[in-house]
Amino acid sequence: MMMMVRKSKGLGERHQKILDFIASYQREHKHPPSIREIGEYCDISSTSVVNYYLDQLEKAGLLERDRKISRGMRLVGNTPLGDMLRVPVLGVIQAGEPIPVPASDFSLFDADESVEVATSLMPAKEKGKDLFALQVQGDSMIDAMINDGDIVILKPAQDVRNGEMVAIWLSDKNETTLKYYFKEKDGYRLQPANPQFKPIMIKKTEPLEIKGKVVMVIRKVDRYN
Amino acid sequence: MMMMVRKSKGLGERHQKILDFIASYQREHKHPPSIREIGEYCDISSTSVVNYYLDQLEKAGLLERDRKISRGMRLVGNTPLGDMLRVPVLGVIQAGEPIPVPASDFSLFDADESVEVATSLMPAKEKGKDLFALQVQGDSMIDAMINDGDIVILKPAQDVRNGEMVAIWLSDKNETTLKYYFKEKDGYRLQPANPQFKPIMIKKTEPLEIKGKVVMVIRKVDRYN
DNA sequence: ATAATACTCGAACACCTGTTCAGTTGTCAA
DNA sequence: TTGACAACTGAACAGGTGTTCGAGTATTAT
Repeated sequence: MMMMVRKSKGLGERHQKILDFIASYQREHKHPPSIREIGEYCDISSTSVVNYYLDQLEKAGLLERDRKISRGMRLVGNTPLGDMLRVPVLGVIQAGEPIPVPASDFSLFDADESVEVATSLMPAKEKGKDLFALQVQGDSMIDAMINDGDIVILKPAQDVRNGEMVAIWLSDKNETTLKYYFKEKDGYRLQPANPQFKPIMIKKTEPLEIKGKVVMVIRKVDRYN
Repeated sequence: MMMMVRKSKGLGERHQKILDFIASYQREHKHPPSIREIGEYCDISSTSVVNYYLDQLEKAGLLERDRKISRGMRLVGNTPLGDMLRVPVLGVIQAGEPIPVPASDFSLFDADESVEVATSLMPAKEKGKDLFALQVQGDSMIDAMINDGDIVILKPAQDVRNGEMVAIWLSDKNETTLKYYFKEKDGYRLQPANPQFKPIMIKKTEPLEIKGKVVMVIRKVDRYN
């Protein structure tokens, strides 16, 4: 007797496993898997069952299919297609407002917008999935060489080291800012990216919330004003 | 034994046509064409001949093939795979040096380096193939909000309109600079991106070479030096 | 219990596709 | 000319692949 688990709403475990497999297979082989390969990995003995699930995923809008064409399927939505990384834009960053940071279980499914970045542009191995992006609003980040409208890609701050650019919320000044971070013996030195600006010294006693680490800045230059 | 190699010259017209077809087919269908589809488009009546050319393209390193797998081919090198655009980095841009501009027949095959940009990030319809990129060296572009190490993506200048950011070579000042361009009645006004800097006025008589139009700026934030 | 629904199986089928092979043609060198 | 070789043809073949169908099994609602 087999134990079969049914879940009538949303995606089941099996749907997710198939989705994950397609994504990882695509990354490794540069092309989608066949129905039989999916079945083998997901312990589905019949091709018709895989087809059954694929149909559901297609109806759910998570998959596109070119029927009749071998391996003619592709993920939609959060696809890290090829060597691209889809980074969710969680909101805006501006002087007078706190920075929106990702919830612990955040997924990019419900992000309003997202930017796609080639992994080849990513410094180091920041290719983790926990990256998020914010759009800069206002001219308050000019000392960080960041303009109105720029998109900053951030990584949740954990181990911030000296010399890294971080997004900081200074609660007493009610200000959000991007600065290079240096820990010194009596506090922190926040160094603007533009050397024409002076660094800000923060005493150890003052509040300082590091929200994220800046990984990349993208500026679409369109028109002045 | 003398073995004369005939026709050792690179790609023939047919190779190029096949390459182009694969690229356009991939863009349209989201998956590579089959051998027979290539043959049909390129007026090759036999699948074996397509296979014949595909082998050559593979040997030339322009194509990767997963034999035995249906449509298991992918372009390498300048691939606009998926929604990515490969932009060649032609050199560096710095204050004391002229800007390297693409030759009329420039191809990205011989570019030392290149950056990949998602087309979804491209403003307007600058998705033309004539884009090129330069790496900024030095701090001389600080008034344009561009830092040392930044990558600027440019489009060859043809129809520069007011308010667009352009790369300019001021031959009398022996200086390269990036400014917003405004044509005025007695000359040109070059406006820095950073409003804290004053605009530069250029008389009509002074030499002014517009080398390109800035489309995008990418900054990989690593460490503060 | 009964029916309805969700899920699974295995097999057969027809098509698509890459491969292979025996020949043909045209060009160029010796 | 002769030989070598690249370009090309047409056909056949073998395997991969999506599809379909009939049947069976589990879960839930009534």
